[in-house]
Amino acid sequence: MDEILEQLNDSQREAVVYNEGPSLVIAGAGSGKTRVLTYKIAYLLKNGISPYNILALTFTNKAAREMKSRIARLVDEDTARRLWMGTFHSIFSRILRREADKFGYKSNFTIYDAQDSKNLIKSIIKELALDDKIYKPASVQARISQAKNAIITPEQYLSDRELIADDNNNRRERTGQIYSIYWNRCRAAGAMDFDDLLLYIYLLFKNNAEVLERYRNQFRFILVDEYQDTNSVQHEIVRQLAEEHHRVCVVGDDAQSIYSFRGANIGNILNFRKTFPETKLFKLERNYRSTKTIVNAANSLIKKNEEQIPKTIYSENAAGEKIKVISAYSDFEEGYNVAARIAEMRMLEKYDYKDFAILYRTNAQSRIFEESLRKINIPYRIYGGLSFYQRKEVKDVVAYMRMVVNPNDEEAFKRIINYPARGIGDTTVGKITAAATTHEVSLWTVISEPLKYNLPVNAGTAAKLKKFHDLISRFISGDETQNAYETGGAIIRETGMLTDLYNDKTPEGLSRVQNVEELLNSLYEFVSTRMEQGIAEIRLVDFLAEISLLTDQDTEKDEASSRVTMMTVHAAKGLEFKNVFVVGLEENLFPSERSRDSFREIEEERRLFYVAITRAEENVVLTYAKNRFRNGKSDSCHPSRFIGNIDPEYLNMPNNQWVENTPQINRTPQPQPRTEQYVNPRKITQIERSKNEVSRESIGNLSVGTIIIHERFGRGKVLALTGENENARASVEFESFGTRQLLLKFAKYEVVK
DNA sequence: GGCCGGGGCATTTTT
DNA sequence: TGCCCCGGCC
Repeated sequence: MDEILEQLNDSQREAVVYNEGPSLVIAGAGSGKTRVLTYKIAYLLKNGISPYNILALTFTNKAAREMKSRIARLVDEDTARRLWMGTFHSIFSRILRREADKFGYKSNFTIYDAQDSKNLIKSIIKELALDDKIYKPASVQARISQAKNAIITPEQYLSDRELIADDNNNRRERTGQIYSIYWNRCRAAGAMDFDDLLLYIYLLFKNNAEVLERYRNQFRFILVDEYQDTNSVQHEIVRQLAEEHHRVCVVGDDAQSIYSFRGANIGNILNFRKTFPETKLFKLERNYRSTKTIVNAANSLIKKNEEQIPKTIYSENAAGEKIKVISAYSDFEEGYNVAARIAEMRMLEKYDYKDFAILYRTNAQSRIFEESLRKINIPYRIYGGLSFYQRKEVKDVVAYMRMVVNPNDEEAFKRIINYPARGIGDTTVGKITAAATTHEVSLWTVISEPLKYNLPVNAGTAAKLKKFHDLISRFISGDETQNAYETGGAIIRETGMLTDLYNDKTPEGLSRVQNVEELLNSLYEFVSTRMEQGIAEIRLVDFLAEISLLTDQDTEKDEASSRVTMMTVHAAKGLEFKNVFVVGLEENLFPSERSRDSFREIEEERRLFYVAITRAEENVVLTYAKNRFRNGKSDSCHPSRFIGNIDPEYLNMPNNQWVENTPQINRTPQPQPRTEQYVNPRKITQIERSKNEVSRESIGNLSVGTIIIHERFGRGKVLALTGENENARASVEFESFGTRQLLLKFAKYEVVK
């Protein structure tokens, strides 16, 4: 016991040993939050609390997995395994499967991912003959999700004046109806979306006193990680479970709340003490990760936010370097600067590539850095993009599995009814859907008994449907005797998917085959580990239950390999790197344009920036460009207000600072329309060939020796001038890009002197 | 059923 | 600019 407590600092220890009532642990960035959580659980276990009585909720599988293995090291493997520790969604789906009959579901329910639910919403909008320009599936989906996160059922939605008024104002008066249909369709399909996993738990506890009582008795200690990211339902569920014994410990950092757009409610953590008035507050204020400079800079930044729990984060590490701010003339040059700086730091200070991260506000920014890094052969890895389970070929196979486990699954049905092609087109599917809606049954039920449901199809189509029905039925009965891996194999062989994929010899086709193989491999691994554990029945339903809650974050990346990491700031939360480049620090990008008019959203953007800076252990570099190519055109931009939010004593501003203050310099003689001002280098070379070679001392405001700043190439010196009027050209030697020919008609530059 | 091209569009996304 | 979605066409 003592050895556990010895490894903690005073404030960590205080938080760990207090378990008699509600507690709120405010854990600053890098302050050992995970340590407190894991040690607290280990402490409880060593005090004789059964793992069965501890509920520990996280947001990511990764976090749960890491904590589990750390606890296993502190206590033992077996005890750690028996903890009720996992994501909100996975723990709750486990309970929901167990209690499914209490709310009219079966324990084999499928989980719709975001794409599934969007597709279903899309079809409902279509079926209602609504205009999908007005009822944009994504917006409707967001609206439904918000409702569920705020504990509003369709019934409540339809009688909520405020929501109705809101929808009416937006000319989307039928949103409530869509929600209601969506709700019922999910039920008919035996499917739940991610939000349902929370909402149904809440409803289950609310409507079944004896069930709630059972879980209250079981979960005698409740711990929640990242509390600043919880939404209203999650908060209410915690309240439901902890209401009697109040042994609940929530851990988080209000300064790192960056997911409000997904329903996270920062009020949950700010006002936790209102929910549980006798809450003890613990603050972990010592940052172990970063230099003093970084911590102080981050403090000075976050001080500008009004809504927060007061705290003083400090570091006992070295002072470290100032935060370097690098200004660039273009996004293009920004990319060059970052790549060059990484190469330089690696050479001079013996850093490894994996010690660097480039963090940006939007995924679209990644491309330019990819190019600049590739140009000088710096290996990199981009996080984000399509995850394994979102790839078409993987989703196809999974859809068959879903049909086997739950043939009522509407989205799986629609996905595979005609894949591989079997001549069942949209018209037929439309008829099936219509019949299903009329009779309030699933699509599968309709094709099981087409005559009973008056399905208006000709004999040929009916035969095709029967063949499909037989195929799935065969898998279903096979699944009763086989293990999951055998069923999986049967699916890819007997549907013809494997042949279909093998026939494609393109590189993409090859990678599709590999992905399907990888899926089968993971199924094999799933089955064999369970067999080793002596579990006799390993069913597909268990495999699906597991993978439907996995994400990209969970597919292992070889973190050992040395590469520069690129990702959005959101994706970087919880990670740390020696050196962090936060790029694109411009108004309307970071903070994003959309948050411009909202105080709350600006504060969230500032927290996002805070998260970015506090990822760094040793160095932070901030960059911005004065011109950026965005949405097909070049825009001039201003440095982000957030740079100015940092106390200047921690900043190392660019030595060409004066550039920002120079009001306006001579533009190109005749300003061109924006689209024409952007000239790609290839075009320039073509123009070059049709030249006349008259050398000149000066043209317009340019002379040999003039220093200019070009929109994309940056600072440079005019070496020679030739031609006249339309053909006037300058040969310019740029500091970063060597000598370039500019056709003055198009070139966008400013004269410095 | 698959391919092509025009039009619209364009944050962040732990589950 | 570049991607995605849809509709039209073979």
